[in-house]
Amino acid sequence: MSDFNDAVYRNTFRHTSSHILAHAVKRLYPKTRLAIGPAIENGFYYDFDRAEPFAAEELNQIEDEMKKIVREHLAVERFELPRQEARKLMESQGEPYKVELIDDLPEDAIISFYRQGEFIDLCAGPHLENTGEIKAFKLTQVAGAYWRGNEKNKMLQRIYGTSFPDKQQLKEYLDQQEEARKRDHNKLGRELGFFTTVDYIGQGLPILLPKGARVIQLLQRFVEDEEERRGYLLTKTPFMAKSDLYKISGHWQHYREGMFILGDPEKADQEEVLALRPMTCPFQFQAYLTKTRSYRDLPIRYGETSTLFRNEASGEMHGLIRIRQFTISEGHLVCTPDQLEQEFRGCLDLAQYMLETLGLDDDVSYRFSKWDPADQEKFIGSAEQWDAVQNTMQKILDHMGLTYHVGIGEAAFYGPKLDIQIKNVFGKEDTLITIQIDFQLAERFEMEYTDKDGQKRHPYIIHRTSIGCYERTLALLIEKYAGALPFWIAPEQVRILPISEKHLEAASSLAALLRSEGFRTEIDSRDEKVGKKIREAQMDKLQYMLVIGDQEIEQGKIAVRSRKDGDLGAMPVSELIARLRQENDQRLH
RNA sequence: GCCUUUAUAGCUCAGUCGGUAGAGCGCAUCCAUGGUAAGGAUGAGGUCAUCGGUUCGAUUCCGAUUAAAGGCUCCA
Repeated sequence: MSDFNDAVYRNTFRHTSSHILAHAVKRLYPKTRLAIGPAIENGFYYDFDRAEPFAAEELNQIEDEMKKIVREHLAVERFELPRQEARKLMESQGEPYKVELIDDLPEDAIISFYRQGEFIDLCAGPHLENTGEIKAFKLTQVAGAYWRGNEKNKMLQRIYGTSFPDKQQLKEYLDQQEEARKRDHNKLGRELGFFTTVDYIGQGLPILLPKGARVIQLLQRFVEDEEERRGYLLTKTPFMAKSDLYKISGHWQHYREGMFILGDPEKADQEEVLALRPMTCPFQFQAYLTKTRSYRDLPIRYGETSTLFRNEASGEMHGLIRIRQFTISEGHLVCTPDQLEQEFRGCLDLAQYMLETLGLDDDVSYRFSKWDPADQEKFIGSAEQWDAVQNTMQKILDHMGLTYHVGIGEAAFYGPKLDIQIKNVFGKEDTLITIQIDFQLAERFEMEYTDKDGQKRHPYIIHRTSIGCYERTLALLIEKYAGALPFWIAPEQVRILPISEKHLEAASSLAALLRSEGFRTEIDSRDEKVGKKIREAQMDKLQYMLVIGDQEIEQGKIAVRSRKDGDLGAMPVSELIARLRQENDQRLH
């Protein structure tokens, strides 16, 4: 039962670790109040309420105190109390958060405590039997966290840590985290010159540098071409609209905080109020509304490479993952109820094809995002409507045999979603791709088609993206490939390294030839030793390095070195081009 | 938006217990040299994020602002 690979044992281990943390904090700072302290995926945390922030040095002191508690080999004992006595115990210890937890427990709940030495904590358990079992641990960071995860509540201080049965495993974990940091797109993407930020431009507004912009252009061409093959019609719609549009769509009522508004909404009767678009839907719908539609016209698939603006709260921006202006492969499919399943499948097939092509297909999970009936603020439509469309979507997902988990309250305000989730290099999950079924906006915008029986009906609308937003996708690609992007999408595919300055001319004509063949080629023209040039090309994560000197010029060949296969020796230029061409065509990584 | 931390040269970072700054890498020039992980010399580059306060004097201390990192909340 003490197998650390076993999730139950591991969580018990980490949970006991968090009690040791709380115990140490109470010994050092008795006035600190305790909130909660669970095990999490890679460790544990404990939330504390204390007037002063925990400084870095204090973290070291707490760790030292924890070591003492471990060395004391304290037995961890469970006991239960009736509600009133439990309250009294926690009140006597000055723990108002624990009292609140007890009050919120269901009437028939067993109220249990765990005691180690002089420390007692309200806790459902389970726990290890002795503090001495926690052989290796480390406190990793301090962060703020709202009591009970609600932003209206007090901000507590959360101390994160991790623990292992031995020092070796702890070291391996910390080393692994260190490696992950090296892949972090927010670090590597800046180092490699994909993007940068400027403080006087503002948060969440990255500058895509030539390399980043090139990758996004390549992705965009790929997406637009593939969508054209699949029957999509391209639109180009405005970046902003009058508030009137958003009032029809519901964004004005349900998404206003997320929008950049131009003009003063208070004076809407006197002056124009515009807003930058947070989504493309209401714009693209106008294309549908240009004429009357027959059931014979459906399905209609609209696609657009669409730049969106969302006024994210200031603390939410992160690298290229969460930004205020981004460009997404957006699209809306208008269809009859009969066509819904097939069109939905088509969207998923396209998304999966994209993921496969980028090599991200193994890293994703699927989430069926439903509404939260309790949240009237966020969603439009009746319970009956939601139930009906969620059932429809569930049937489609089940027909497809897709494995998914359910996210309550994660739906868009107008309908349920299938979200394709991906984890970044640190294990944090974000939505990469989303496919949504909308049963409400067609009615709001009076979108109709004439059915076989001559009746006007509202169509279903699928809101979907095929590759997600390009900035986020770029970020995930950088992390997935540690900056060494697959050849077909690499911003610099080939670098030519002349042995000395007198070979620059030969290098230039080779570069011109390769560029005319469509390969993204650069020359390292510095007067440096070739060993150094190769080293730097490797640091820049290049796939192909070509060395050119007297030998090559004499033999009419070129020395080729690839990231994947190492030194390939000298080959004729025609052979090199054939090789590069072949690799370029292998989009499926 | 909230909590914590941070901001010195293009990059990574020192430093001044308050007297306006330095290293390595990079860059430029010169010398040397063509061959697979760092040849040598010289030089240019900084309103020490911005604004304000304290002070004879602030890059340093204090405050505000802006931006960055990690969380929380929220979301593609």
